[in-house]
Amino acid sequence: MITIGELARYVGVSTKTIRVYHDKGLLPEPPRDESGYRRYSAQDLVDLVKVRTLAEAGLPLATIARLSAGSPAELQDAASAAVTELTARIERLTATLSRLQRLAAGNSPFLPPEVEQHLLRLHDLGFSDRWVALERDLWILTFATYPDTARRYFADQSEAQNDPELRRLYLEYDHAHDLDPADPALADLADRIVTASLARYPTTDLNEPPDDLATLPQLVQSSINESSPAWKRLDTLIRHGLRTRR
Amino acid sequence: MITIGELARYVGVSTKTIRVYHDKGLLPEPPRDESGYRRYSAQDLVDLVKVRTLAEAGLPLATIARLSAGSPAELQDAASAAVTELTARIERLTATLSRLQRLAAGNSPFLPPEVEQHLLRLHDLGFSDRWVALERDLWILTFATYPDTARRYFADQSEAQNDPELRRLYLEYDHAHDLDPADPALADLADRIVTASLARYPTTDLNEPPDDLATLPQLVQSSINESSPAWKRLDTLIRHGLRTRR
DNA sequence: GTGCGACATTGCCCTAGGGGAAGGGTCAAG
DNA sequence: CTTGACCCTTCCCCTAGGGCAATGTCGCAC
Repeated sequence: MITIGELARYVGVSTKTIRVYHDKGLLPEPPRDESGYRRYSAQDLVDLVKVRTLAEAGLPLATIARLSAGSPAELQDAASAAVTELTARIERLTATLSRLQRLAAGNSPFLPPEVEQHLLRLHDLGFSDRWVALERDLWILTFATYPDTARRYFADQSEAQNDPELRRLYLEYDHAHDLDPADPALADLADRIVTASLARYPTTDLNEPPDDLATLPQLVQSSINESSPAWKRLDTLIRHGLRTRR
Repeated sequence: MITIGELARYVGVSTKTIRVYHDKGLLPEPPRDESGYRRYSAQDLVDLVKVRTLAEAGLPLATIARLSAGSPAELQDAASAAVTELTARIERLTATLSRLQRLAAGNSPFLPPEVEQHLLRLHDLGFSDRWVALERDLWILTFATYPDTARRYFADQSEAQNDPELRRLYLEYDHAHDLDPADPALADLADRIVTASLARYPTTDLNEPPDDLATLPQLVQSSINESSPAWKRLDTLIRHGLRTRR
């Protein structure tokens, strides 16, 4: 016949928790000794562990109370439902853990290392910090929302960087940031970009993202455009060129 | 420039959550558009995912607020601390999961199957329901508190059941339940049990449990003793015999 | 332009699962 | 016979949001 404190230590909860469970009807109040102390039996320990197991699995205490009063069959059903839910929760936590580890290592919590690599290389190739930051944003958004699709896109994009012709075009895009929006060089650049784009993506295949993903480039593009009237103009010219020449 | 709802969907939280984070200073309030709606950038998404990663890892929001304002080094430290803690939590949840699975299967949430086996066999060997129930309680307590030690003890005990001599003694113990406490058969039985015990455990090795565990048999023994004056007498006689004859 | 459904705003109250302190009694050891 | 470690109840507090109300706004259909 153990006291509340001993029971609590055995099960690994606080005495307060046990009293709360009594109040909420999750556990029967045990008999008291002469001085009014609660005295628990081994069966109470069994019951408490059962309740804790369900509570740790995330079931609301009210549900557990209903279950303890109900039939064992109901409890089994609820338990199997909780099993699948808890399994999912553990998986989510594992994903959180890996993000957390990247955070602890000082990295951004979602970009895979190869993307960070790619961004570093951009810098070395002469792209401006601004450009790298924007591309970074784009990848973050993409990976945060559709990791699988993102991986495909990234493979394509990082391969594109190996084509010196394309690379030069991207660099020109980058450096056009401070041009006058009316500069005729913009129209020329847009024209060459459209040509290269159509050569690389003859069909609409990889170029047109699925609907869900379509808003992401838009989002990033809009923040790009806001930072420079020249880029905004360039974007307009390119879109127009792609529409009319496809 | 996305709205709060879009941001929420990207990250997988409710809009309410985002507003709460603004209120608590976890995230800066973004600029508003003409109609007063909040408008978020990609950077806000990055920040939000960072916050959520820490929050899902179990850090209090107040801590996260401090961290976001502090240096990256502090954040990294906190993140690595959180990594170890989250790892532990996942382990605990995995243990909970296995208990939950046993619960879903209709079994007691802590006894390993071989112990259940053992208890069933006891019944077949002629032990009373009362005895089996008591022994069950003992194992439950032991496994609930010190699973590793419990496994060692159980291996020893279940092996003891294979010795027909010992088995007969345990059976006699069981059946002594309803004897008169003054019955001389009790003294005789106690004597034979002491002899067998000393033969099986010549040193104090396995017989004396570690301090932590010592209270458990006591707990069970006390409930045993309460159920029968004869058993209580037997317990006293055995303890005395072990003390004097060792 | 009128209506409609989906979205946004603030504000206020509600809840779960306890934590912690107040104010008091009890028990065992030195 | 005091001291430290328990126990008792009651009360208020906290976190991390959820829910609801009252109101304003978007974009699309008619």
